[in-house]
Amino acid sequence: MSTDTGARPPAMSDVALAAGVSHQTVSRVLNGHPSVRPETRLRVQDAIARLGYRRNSAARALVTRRSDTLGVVTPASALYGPTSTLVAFEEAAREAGWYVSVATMRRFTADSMRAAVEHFLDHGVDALVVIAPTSEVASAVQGLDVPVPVVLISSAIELREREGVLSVGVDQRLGARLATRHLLARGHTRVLHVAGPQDWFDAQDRLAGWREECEAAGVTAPKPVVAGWSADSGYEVGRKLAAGKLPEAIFAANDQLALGLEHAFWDAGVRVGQDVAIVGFDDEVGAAHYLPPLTTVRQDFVRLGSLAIDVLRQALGGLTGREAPRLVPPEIVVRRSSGV
Amino acid sequence: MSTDTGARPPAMSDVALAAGVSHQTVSRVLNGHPSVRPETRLRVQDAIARLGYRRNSAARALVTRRSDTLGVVTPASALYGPTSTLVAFEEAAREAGWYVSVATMRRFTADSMRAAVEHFLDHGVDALVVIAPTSEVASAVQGLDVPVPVVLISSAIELREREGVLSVGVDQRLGARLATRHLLARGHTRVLHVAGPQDWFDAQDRLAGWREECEAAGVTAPKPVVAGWSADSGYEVGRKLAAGKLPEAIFAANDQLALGLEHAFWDAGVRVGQDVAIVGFDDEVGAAHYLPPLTTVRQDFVRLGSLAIDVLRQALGGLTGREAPRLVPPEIVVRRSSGV
DNA sequence: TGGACCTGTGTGAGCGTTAACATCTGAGTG
DNA sequence: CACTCAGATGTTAACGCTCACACAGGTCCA
Repeated sequence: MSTDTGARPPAMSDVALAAGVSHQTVSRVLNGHPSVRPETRLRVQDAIARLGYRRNSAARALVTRRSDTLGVVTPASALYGPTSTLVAFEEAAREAGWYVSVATMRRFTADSMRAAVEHFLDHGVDALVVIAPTSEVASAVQGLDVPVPVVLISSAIELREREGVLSVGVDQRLGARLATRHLLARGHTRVLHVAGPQDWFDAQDRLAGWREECEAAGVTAPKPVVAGWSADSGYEVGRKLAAGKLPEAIFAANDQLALGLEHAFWDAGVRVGQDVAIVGFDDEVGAAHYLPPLTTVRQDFVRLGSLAIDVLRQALGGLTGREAPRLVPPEIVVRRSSGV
Repeated sequence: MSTDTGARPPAMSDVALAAGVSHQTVSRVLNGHPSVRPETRLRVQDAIARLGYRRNSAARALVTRRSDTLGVVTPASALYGPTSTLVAFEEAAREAGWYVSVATMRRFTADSMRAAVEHFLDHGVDALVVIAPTSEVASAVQGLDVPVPVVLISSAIELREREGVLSVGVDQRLGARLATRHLLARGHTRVLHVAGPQDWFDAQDRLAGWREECEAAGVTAPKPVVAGWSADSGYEVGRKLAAGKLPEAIFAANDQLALGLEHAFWDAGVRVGQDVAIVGFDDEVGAAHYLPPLTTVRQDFVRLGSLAIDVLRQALGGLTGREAPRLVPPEIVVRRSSGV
């Protein structure tokens, strides 16, 4: 030990030696154990600082089988929703003392999912978090039998129903209702919905919310147009709409679709906000500067992140029973695209 | 051992027992050691599969002091650049057999940086990757003395110069030159630059590239307008420009700025693409549907990610000498905003 | 035919931590 | 004043793996 000249980082025993106590006492100090004399504690802390000691987390994980790390599985896309969710969640996790390990997935196949999960389990994560926007995930998560809690971040209607699956999400349905309500309140009696890809939970929920609100208002919901998420897709839909009978009002499943619609209408000489009202969903960066600025629905990802952590804490505290899903309410942001 | 009924996961010794070999032989099989008889290897692999054995990575990390994990420090923003970089890098890392642990930072102070780095070192990451868009990082990274390689993902002119700092990035300067060249080639002799915040390397480099290209073409670069990154900021600049003498051509430091400019000009009745040409930077999702569709510069983040991994591999292979920075060339995407 | 040298395998000692138990001290109680 | 009991500390044994070494048996060449 005396011959080691700085080669390996100091271990607990080195601290113990320097402080004139046993390594166990050092451990107690580190873990905040109550029965350590204040004076001893001080001596140990001093030695720790002096030696620049840092606890070896591998050794710790080996014996405790915990790692203070959460595994996050998320789709490999730079799309607004998943990305914002990831960033917000990481922030919340870190604040709660967890570290986050990420696995992005190009596709949520059962295989790739299993691989990611196994990796995380190998590395002893305390829990798994799945950012689960599509129904592909449903099957992938379903087969999962893991010894740690799993939290879904997703609006996932279907999964919500299943017992034992923890989940949090933004209330997409409510958001869609707010959007639709806004248009109806402006006097439009026919609100068309340009829907997102129906294997996405968000898209399903927004469609459902729109329909609900129409029914609640006593108007018949026209047949929705199902599209993708992209502005390209919205543009294409817009062209067709402009060529035929123009709807008075459109609720687009996301801002990109709305952007594409605006583009198509512009090309066709249709004035958005006057000839047709449009509401989007997401309040993406820049939506305030679309032409015209887009009325849309904003989701609170920060709150979503901390909600996920709350649920996780509960699950790890042992309360794993069937949890009610927790939903964050979104809010509408009114701009010119829905009428002046 | 016989009394353990599934309580703890199988260990290497369990596999050894089941296969009738020593734990060391199991280890050899796992690590692909050559001198194991094929028959023995098969027997071991069979036992592994049968027991559902999975190697405990904490124990492994304890003795090897490696964890097959990379630590990524990244700004906590949903901005296009950092986000795309993160996603692309994770993908590349995973493909190369590494796992990625993430720490987002709201601000790159020396303190928060140190905390993140310490955490990663605690957890035995093999290397550190810093997505370093601002010069705040410069100081934060500077003081860093870590026992593992550090790779900067950044265009960071200044850092590039320093020896021993590994870095990769997109060639922002080239991108700016391409954008400026495009405008000059269209006959504009005065290209205004609406610059991004100058504590961002990308903004600095784009400014520098623009200036270089102007000089190379023998035109005088007008005084640049320094703004933020946001569309709001672009809008504000646009209003002022529209109120005064309108420039013929504008190179905006990113697409959001360009979007804001388009908005302001629209409000003022200035026709973008005719009265004024605009080029952006990023090719954000949706840029093809701005009004008018935006000519812009696209960055290849996928290539950036794999480049970072390449550099990392080299550094870990021991070749830590002063590395030339590696730059990914961007490309220009021409649309209507720069003239029909 | 003997030793030098490979190949395949086993043995034992850590790695740095926590958990369980053992020990020692001094204060409080009847 | 012996007796219990809580508080403070030390001792020992895992945790599951890799590494360094030992060792058996075979091959090869002098």
